[in-house]
Amino acid sequence: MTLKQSYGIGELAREFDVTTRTIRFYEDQGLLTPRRRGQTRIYSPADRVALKLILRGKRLGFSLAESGDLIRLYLPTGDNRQQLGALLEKIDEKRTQLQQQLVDIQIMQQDLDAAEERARQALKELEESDV
Amino acid sequence: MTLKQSYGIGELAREFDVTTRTIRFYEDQGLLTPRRRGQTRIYSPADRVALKLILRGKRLGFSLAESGDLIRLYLPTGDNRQQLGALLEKIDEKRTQLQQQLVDIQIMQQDLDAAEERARQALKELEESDV
DNA sequence: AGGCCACTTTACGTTAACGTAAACTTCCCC
DNA sequence: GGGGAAGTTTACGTTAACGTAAAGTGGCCT
Repeated sequence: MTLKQSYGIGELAREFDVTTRTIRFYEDQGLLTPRRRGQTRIYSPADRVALKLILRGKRLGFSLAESGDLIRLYLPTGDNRQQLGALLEKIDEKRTQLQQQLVDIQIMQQDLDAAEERARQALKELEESDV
Repeated sequence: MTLKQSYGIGELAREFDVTTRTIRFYEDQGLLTPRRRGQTRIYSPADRVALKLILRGKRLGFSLAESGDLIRLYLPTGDNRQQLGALLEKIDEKRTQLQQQLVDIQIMQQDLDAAEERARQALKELEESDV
């Protein structure tokens, strides 16, 4: 077998370390669309991918609405030409945002390097002063 | 003159495109510590740097508390040895987090590339179909 | 049958990060 | 000296993203 076909809510919750409440909330927001077996939710691989996108987005400070955009970029639905144009624009927006975040991260890393250097220097001076 | 010595609240607000309410709120949270001329707040270059760190942090999804950590890493205060140890640990934490974000960004960029490719392909097929 | 999960719905509560409005001082300008 | 413009305090309001509690359903085990 190549990949699981469906997932339970608890299963996904455990895998991604979120609560079931969270997963149901995402559905409420229209980000997940599980089918039902009776009353119970059954999640498809596409739902799993969507959840992954949401959580990755969260780590980068994206709102759920923004992650919703990403999901719709990644998992296409019924599209016509105009929507495709808008799509390409959105893709470009996100790309710009990611570029800015890359720059932000690089600067922060440099800041951390500098901060560590100063901390190590301060430690060293402390040790030398009370031999 | 090399650099401005002090800034007004409106001045900073305009420069960084935030409201004065936001700036006062950050002070409330202990992230900024302007001095006063009479009742009016006067911001130092260090405050300006702190504000910059906060906003950069926001773009990366950091909470104000986390940005507060970063500020304390970058703008040291009265330190003793134990605090330096904790400092180095925190620096390492942040570094790990940034690494994860880098990976997240790279994956998202690939996702965007793939989404764009599919969108262009779909457009192309549409155009070819109604010549 | 009783009990224990895992699941469900409904609904009120909570926290972070500000927005917004009201009422006040200070300074500058004409 | 009247009126902006920019600053201040105080305080209540708002939105996003869930947490938490209550009460019920369905399966499975012994």
